Amino acid sequence: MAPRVMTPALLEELSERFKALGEPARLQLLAALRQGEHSVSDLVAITGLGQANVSKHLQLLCSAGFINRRKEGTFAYYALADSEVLQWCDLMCGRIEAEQRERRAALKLSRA
Amino acid sequence: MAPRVMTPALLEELSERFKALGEPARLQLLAALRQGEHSVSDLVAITGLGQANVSKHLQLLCSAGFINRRKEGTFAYYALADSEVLQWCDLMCGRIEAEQRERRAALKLSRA
DNA sequence: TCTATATTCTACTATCCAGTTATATATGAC
DNA sequence: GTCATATATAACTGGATAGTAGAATATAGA
Repeated sequence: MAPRVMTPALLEELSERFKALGEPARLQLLAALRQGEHSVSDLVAITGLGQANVSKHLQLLCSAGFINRRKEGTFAYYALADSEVLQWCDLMCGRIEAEQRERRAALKLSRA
Repeated sequence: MAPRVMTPALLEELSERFKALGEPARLQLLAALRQGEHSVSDLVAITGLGQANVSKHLQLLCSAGFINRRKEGTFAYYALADSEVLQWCDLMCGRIEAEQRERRAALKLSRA
């Protein structure tokens, strides 16, 4: 956000990126790519999602700049563009765990 | 994501947080709160969004843990829970700008 | 008390999108 | 060329949600 002007266009671009991460299926795909490059059919097998569905999600992640595509024969291999997005997921998971700890602590206090 | 098991429940929680950021109106509200605490009607004036709409978005951001609520008289004051979320927006804006630079550079090369 | 104001809640509409199915495209093997 | 496989695309459906309008709630002040 920063010392920068948030134009409607920038807000739209920004929200589009976060929206790309706001879907369990896409996070699952990113998690699968943590270990490295995978073909679409690999990812279908790993995630258990439908093939067309996976293909659509991968395209969305690709256009959001989180993953890259490499074509080889009839196969399409996708890989993380960089590790930044995984770091965000880790940080966000940390927030979630912290909140759960707080909730548990509050619960104990109220019972004491 | 991390060396952690991504259970369906965690994926759901995680996506919910990112989804909360995947909406221009909510990013606008967060940007407005960068300067500090604001009442609902302040935020309505700043953003130009409808009052009920702002109220709903604030509640969503609150339950996602990004902002806190303080009641005083008939007013409700909202403030950022911490600065982490703004840092993410900054980082994400950085990615967007980098991609735009790349696109422009690629365009120039293709014309040369 | 009554009135005005700030906020939240409820009900509704329109839009968006995840998931599915079926089809199309592309590449390699024969 | 035909056939099989991998991926992408198109069309459709159901469910979620942004936005709005109006009612309900709560608080402060006269």
